[in-house]
Parts: sequence; C-alpha cells; structure tokens
Amino acid sequence: MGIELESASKTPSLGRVTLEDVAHLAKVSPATVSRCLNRPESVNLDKRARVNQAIQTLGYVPHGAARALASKQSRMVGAVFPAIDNTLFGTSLDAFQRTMADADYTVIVASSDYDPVREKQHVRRMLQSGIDALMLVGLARDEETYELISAHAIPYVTVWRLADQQVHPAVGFDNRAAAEHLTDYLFSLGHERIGVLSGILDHNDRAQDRLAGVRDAYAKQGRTLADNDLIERPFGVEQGREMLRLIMSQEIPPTAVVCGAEPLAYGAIFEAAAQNISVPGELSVAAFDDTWLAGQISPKLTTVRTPNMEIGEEAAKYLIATLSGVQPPLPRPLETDLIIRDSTGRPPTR
Amino acid sequence: MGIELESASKTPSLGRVTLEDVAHLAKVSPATVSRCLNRPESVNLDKRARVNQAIQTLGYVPHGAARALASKQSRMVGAVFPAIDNTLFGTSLDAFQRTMADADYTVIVASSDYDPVREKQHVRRMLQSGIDALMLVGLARDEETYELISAHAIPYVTVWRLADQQVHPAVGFDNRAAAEHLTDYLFSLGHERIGVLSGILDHNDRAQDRLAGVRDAYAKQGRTLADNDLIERPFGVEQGREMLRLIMSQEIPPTAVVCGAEPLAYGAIFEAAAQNISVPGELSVAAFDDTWLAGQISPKLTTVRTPNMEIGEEAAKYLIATLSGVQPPLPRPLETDLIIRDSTGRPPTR
DNA sequence: GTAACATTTGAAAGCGCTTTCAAAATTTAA
DNA sequence: TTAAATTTTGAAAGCGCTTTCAAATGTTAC
Repeated sequence: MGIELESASKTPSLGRVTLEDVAHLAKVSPATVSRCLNRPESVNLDKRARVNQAIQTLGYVPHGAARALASKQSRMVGAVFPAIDNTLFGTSLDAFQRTMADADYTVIVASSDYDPVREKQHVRRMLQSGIDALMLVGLARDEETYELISAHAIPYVTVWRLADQQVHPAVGFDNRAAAEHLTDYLFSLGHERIGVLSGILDHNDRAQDRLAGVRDAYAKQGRTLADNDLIERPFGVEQGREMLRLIMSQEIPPTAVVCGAEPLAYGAIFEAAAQNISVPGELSVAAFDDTWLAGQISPKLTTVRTPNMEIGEEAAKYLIATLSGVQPPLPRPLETDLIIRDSTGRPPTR
Repeated sequence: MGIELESASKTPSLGRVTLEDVAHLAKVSPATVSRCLNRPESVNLDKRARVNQAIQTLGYVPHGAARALASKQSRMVGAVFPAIDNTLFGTSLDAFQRTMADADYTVIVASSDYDPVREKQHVRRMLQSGIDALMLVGLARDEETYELISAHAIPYVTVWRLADQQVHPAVGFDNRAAAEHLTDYLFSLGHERIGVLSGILDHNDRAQDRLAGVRDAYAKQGRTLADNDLIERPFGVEQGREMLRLIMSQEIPPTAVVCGAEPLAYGAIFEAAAQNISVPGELSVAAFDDTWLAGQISPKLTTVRTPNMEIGEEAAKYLIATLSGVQPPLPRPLETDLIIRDSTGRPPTR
C-alpha cells in the first residue's frame, strides 16, 4: 500500500543541489542545515544525523560564493611569489598550500616575475576574488599595494626576510646576518678579496640584504668590496657562468666568490671547471639555499641552508591563527645554517 | 551660495565600497554600473565616463563572491598537480598561471602528492570554491573524482599524457612513444640490456607509459626487459643513487639505463662517479625532462625534452577558449625531442 | 510630422547561503 | 506543578552583484 516514491514533489533533479533541497529532504529548516555545516554542536543529534544523511544522498556540495557573500569569509588565501618554477619558492608554496589545505583553506597563487606592477595586479585580482588573507615575498613593493590590502582589512604576512614586526608581520630569516656569517667564514680561511655574484638587486630586498651582509663582513676587516668584484645578473646557471668569466678576467681576480643563489654557484662551478680553475684550490665558491644538488655536485657546495619549507608552513600557520581569531605571537626569525662542504678552502699561496 | 558638500547623505564612509555607492556618485542605476563592468560597449559614452570616474575616486573593487553568485561564473580555475616543489610541474604551473592571468582568471592550486584520495579532496574543495574549470595531471584517478567534476558540469583538461580525446580532453605528449624512441636509440648504439630506473609506478600513468615504451622497444628487438633490470623508487637523487647501486650489483649488469625522470639520472651519474663506473664508457645513462642541469652536468645528459611550459600554456588556452564559448579544437599532441649529449655511447667491448 | 524601429536605461527579482531575532521546545529550579 | 532559565529551531532579511523586462530615449524612414 505504501507508495514507494519518496520525492514526488518538487523535483530538484535539474540544476544544482541546494541547501534548501537538503533541508526539505531532512525535514528541517535551511537555517538548521546551515548550522550543521558551520557549528554542528549547536544542533540536536537526531536532526544532525538526518541532515548529514540528506547531504549524503543528494551529494550536496555547498556553494562557496554564496557562503562567502553571506558570511564574509571565503576560506581562500592568496600567495604571490616572484616565481614559482623553481625549487626554492616551489618548496615554500608546497608547504604553504599543504598547511592551508589541512585547515580547509584553498590557495590562490600567482607569480609576479619580480615585478612590483604585476604583483599589484595580482594582489588586486586576488582581493577581488575575496581572499581572506595574503602572503607576499619580501617587503619592497608599491605603497599602493599595501594600501589596497589595508583597504580590504585582511591579514597578511611577508616572507623570506625579516621586518620590523610592528609594521609588517614577517616570517623569514636574516639574509643579511647569514651573508655576513658566510663571508666571515671565507675571510677566516684567509681570503682577502671575495667577489659577489648577485641576482638582480632591483626590487629584490633579499638580494640586497645579502649584499649588505657581505659588505658588513668586509667592513669588519677594514676593507670594502671593490666595484669590480660585484656583478649582478638574473638568476640562472648560464648567468652564473658568465659572471664567473667576467670576474675572473680581472688582472688579479678574487680568490673566493659568494653567490646570491645556488644556480649562480652551479654556473660558477661549471665554468670554473671549463676554464680549468680549480675549486676550491684556486677559487672558493659559496652560496645560499642548499637545494638537493648542493651536496651532490662535485665539488660539494658550501652553502647557507635556508628554511624554505618552514617559511611556507609558518606563514600559513600564522595566517590561520590570525583568521581564527587568536592573535598569534609575532613570528620568530627562522634559523639558517652554514653548511661547509668542499667548494671552499684556503686561498692559493702565491 | 552653492554648498560644497557633495556626499552629505548616505555616508558610505564605513565598510566596503559597493557598486551601489558607485552608482550614486555617478548618478546612474546600479544596473548601469554593472554593465560598465561587464559589457561597457552597451553603455553610453558619457555615462561610462562618469562611472569610471566614480570607480576611480571611490577606489571601488568589485566583490567576486557576489559576482559569482549572481553570474554563475567565478573567474577562478583550479589546478591539481602531483607535486609543485619541483621545476617540472613548477614550470607548467607557472605557464598555466601566467596564461590564465592574462585572460583575467585567478588560479587555485594544490598538490596531491601522487595520492588519488588527496586529489579527490582537493578537487572537491576547489569545486566548492566555485572554480569555472579544472586542470588535472594524467588520467589515472578515482572514478568518483570524475563524477564530482561532471556533476558540476565544468570543463576540465588532463595534462602530461595523451588520452582518448573523446573521453577526456588532454594536453600532453606521448610518453610511451618518447620512451620507445629513446630506448630504440640505445639499442641502435649496440646495447643489448637496458635497465630502467623508474619512479613509483602506482598511480602514475606517465611513469607506466614510459615503462611500456621501453618494453615496446625491447619487443622490437625480440627481447624482454628482465625483472632485475627494472627498479622502482620515489623520485629523488638519493633514490637514483640507490637504484644504480642495486642494478649494477648484478653479476652481469646492464650497459645502459633509462631513468624515468632526471633526478634519478643525476643520482645514477653521481653514484657511478663514486663507484668509478665511467659514463658513458661502461654505462650509458639517459632520462626524461631536459631541465636546466641536463646540459651542464658532466657528462652532459642525454635526455628527452618534455614540453613542460607548453603544457601549462596550452592547457590554459584550451580552458579559456572553452569557457568563452568557442568550442576549441581538441588539443594536438605536443612534441618531444630526443637530445643526445654525452652520457650515452656504445657499450663497452668485452 | 508621425510611425516604426533600435538603443540605452532603471526597477526589481533573484543567486544560495548566513545570521539575527523571536518563538518553540526542553531542562532546571522552586 | 509551575515558573524561570536554557537550548534548539525556523522565518525572514539580507550579503553585493547580474539580468530580465519593460519603460524611456534616440534614430531612421516615410
């Protein structure tokens, strides 16, 4: 006798399954379904069960935009990197995304190509998309970008370098101190002239910091970095080779070089090999990053390990905490390690 | 006489600037402002000017969620990669993001860690966020994931391998043919036993394809790949070293190895150097990818160049076209090139 | 000058959710 | 047993935009 049809009225067959459909099936009000989704503990157990059952059978998937509009929270965060096609930032992004996903946040990503204008456009687009929070690399950018962010009143964090935490929350490490420490080490080996193969300094405060660190070390020796001993090129192995060629073509070349990033160091090492310049016999080479190659290449590279993964993870944690209302403690500076391997040694005795 | 105050009523000072605020300032209806944003050519020139002016002075930024809710388009697209911390996928992601940004799309990214379950969760989350389209790597995944996507009726594209285009649109190249070609080349040098150092095959159809390609080449020689000559490990230099150790510890080891990805090949080369196995004198090493290191390392690596950047770009273009209504032609297979360098040569004469 | 048509505009109805507020149900106290 | 306090629920009002529809305006043709 009982009629088998159970959803005779109001065929929701076509189009998307809405929260209202769930409410009907579960015989509760839409408000209750919404509560089940957002604060389940505020709903009676049996209703909650009915609702979950209904969600299951209908295959209901909440509509993010509608939620965002009503709740003023999108559960999306943005991250703008200077580049995302390398292991360095890739590792940070990976950790950031992972940590965010665990907290049920979705991440929007973009690469700015080290260009502040492009970065601003990305930030604007992300803001438009409704991000709840934002991660940016470094501090050097258009004032307008900061204004845009503060106009939207969302939390943000800067990464990969330190900052005055009162001004901009930052998850990073002290590039300058790390560079100084590395250079100190080279001086301690007896080198007197240490060249610098740097990435492009403009719009890259990390690179600037590292250069400043080298200069700090120089200053402690009562010396200064000669103009000829500083070269600046885009990051890349080829550029590393070119810079090594240039710097070694001086009448009396330096006996050591500090590279602003690892690809440059690999280029330097390859080029040195090509020119029969012994490393570290005639030239010591050191760098930053400690990626997977550093310990494998020959000679093994002396380098500063940078906490790439930790940066992504800590930045995410900081934002998550901020978003969930607890004002987290300002992030502590992360550690770097000087990893001494085989590419550095005493200068040649002449 | 004239009163200077121009916005005496309805102070919008607090909170977000809405489209309605713009409408007031420009003295037009909200509908017209909306039109200016979406189809400016349908609005009178002078009104359009007034509106743009108002947008400027108010610093109006549209509310994405509201737009998405009303228009059923979010201008966000998703991309799930197995990993994003390496140059390979990083390059694809970078190109994808770039191309999408040029078309004013925002991209949500996630890494699945080669885990179909995690991939499904990411897809679900992205769908929830309201993505208009989706990019996935390879074809092997839970049926449920495909169902989820088709329930939302959004376009998607699979990348990094070929597919029956009638079933799943795919932007990629023929991993199997490329591997066959590479192996053919090694056979043509005179090798008779060619080992395979593969990534983990499970849930990785690209790796499976490559292995199948090697087997195809073997078959043409009337031979078969010996079980001992196939080893499988996660991608990584360390694993490459380990696999080389293993495969070379056989009484009569192979005279060549094909590596499923470049880090494995670098591991193999480093380990060979450590064991004083001459490459290519005693052992030829070949791989896939052609990343920046391949042409720099010593010996320079023979490898198959894969169109990483093109994949990201073409995938994006395909989705953009689909989203804008023009049914684009199904993507053509991309080309790979066998780049012969110094890590491969004739087998040792015994 | 008017009729017929094309173009530009605004009013209003949602899009699918959250959240306030008050009513209903339940528990606790007296 | 009843009153008071507490918890659980539903009705309804938006969130900020797009889009339909009809009205208003502008153009062209006769």
